Amino acid sequence: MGVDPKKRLQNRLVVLRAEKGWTQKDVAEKIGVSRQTIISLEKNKYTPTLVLAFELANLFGKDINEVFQYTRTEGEE
Amino acid sequence: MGVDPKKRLQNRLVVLRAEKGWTQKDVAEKIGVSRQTIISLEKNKYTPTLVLAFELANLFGKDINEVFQYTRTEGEE
DNA sequence: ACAAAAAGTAAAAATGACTTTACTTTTTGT
DNA sequence: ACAAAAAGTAAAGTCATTTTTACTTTTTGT
Repeated sequence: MGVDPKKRLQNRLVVLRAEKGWTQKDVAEKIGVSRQTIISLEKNKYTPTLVLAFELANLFGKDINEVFQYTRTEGEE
Repeated sequence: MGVDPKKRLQNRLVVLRAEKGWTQKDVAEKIGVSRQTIISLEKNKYTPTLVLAFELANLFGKDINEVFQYTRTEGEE
């Protein structure tokens, strides 16, 4: 679907986690995923599922749009 | 992750599509996924990726929260 | 400087999202 | 009632997400 979702999907996970003073391990345990998943998401290695995205937003007390920003590319529909 | 994401994630895809008067095929083609994917999402068979969720929200001109509702279950963190 | 904790890297395995194909059932329009 | 379009089902296959394990590098605190 489309061209390289990674470049179109950005997230503020590193900043939000820093604000809370949490480690990657903390975040992983709090939402029940592996530490690898958090690392990979922070480094924007792949697109999370919507459920995981919601869980992260909830954890940080933010709306999903404040955590993830999706930029549409032109020339698509 | 957690217990049965399907029951916690709801969506209004059928309604939104009806409002537009579009077929499943229409939606599938507009965002570039298979018709099966639309069918499965409408029937809540699985969780979409965040990118697909954003694409659907964009297509219907809605915020992602207006399309998908995630209900947290109690007793989790 | 040292130890411990945190972050990063890598790769194989498991799971889940999504595709493709083909066929059945329901709905819609005339 | 009939034909055509739309919706639904199912199963096998592909590809991306997520896990697990193990090890290396960087950061933090004393």
